[in-house]
Amino acid sequence: MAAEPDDELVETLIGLFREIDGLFSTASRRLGLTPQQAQLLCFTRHLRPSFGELATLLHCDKTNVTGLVDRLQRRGLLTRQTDPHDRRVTRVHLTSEGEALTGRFQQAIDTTLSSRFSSWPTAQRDELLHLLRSATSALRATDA
Amino acid sequence: MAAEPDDELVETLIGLFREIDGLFSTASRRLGLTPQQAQLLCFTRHLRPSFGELATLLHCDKTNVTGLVDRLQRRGLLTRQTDPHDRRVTRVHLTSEGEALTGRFQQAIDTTLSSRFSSWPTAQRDELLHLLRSATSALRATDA
DNA sequence: TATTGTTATACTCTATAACTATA
DNA sequence: TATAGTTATAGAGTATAACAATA
Repeated sequence: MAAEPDDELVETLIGLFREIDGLFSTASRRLGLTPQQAQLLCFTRHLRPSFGELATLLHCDKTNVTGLVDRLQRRGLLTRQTDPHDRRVTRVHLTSEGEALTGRFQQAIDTTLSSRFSSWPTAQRDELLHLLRSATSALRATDA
Repeated sequence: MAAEPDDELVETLIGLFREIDGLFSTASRRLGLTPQQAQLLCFTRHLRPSFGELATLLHCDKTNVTGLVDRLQRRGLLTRQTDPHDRRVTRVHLTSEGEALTGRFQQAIDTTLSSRFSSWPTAQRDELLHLLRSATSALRATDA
């Protein structure tokens, strides 16, 4: 019945996950987006990802990406462009409208986070940032 | 064009979120569960939550909980029980089969995390755990 | 032949509105 | 009157399998 050494870490990560999930859900809903749509837009902001790359980034099947892009394109937030180097691949570009909306989403998240951590001293925020970076790359290790 | 002080923190949190999301997706899929089902089961393991409590925990509408519970109950993983103190509320109990499956899910997550963090010295893990706890409660603050 | 994106299909998740039973 | 859960509905997310175009 004794707890494994990392049990607490697991539960804490799950709790953190749920909080961030709630954060993303409300922020996207306010902009008329689903969380998945908002995240696709974020990944497309400083990249011109292919459908396959988006599927990898979003941890979903490539067939989903078609539908996600369809709905965002229908709203004029992004466009499809065939890659000239390999005409099989299609790349996604944000329109200026999509760029603006994505910016508003990221700003909303940023503002909320800033207010949540406003009472934290700078040293502690830096410490958290450093550990989160390390933890994220540790998790990314091998996608077993 | 200058970055806000917390921009890096935001991006790092998003990255962490995506990694945990991928972790949960693959772990649940291997057990024939959706991530939402797996998380509902986890919340029910050491609680006997009502439908409203589950909706709050899962950050979703209460109408979703009905469907989620329906499908899990159909598979014999949990049961509904009317609360004797207030016959309007229904509480969810795991069956022994549901308990076992939930244990397998949590074990899978735990194992993966342990292997990902195996190279971390104990002191660093403790530091991470401590900061994650603080960060989670900071995020939970007011659900603006 | 292999890969990229698409379509068809089936199921799950999601929120809104209207409803029933209980308090 | 208010609250807990349900139902009906409509739309979105999800994976599998079969397909077209390109490499």
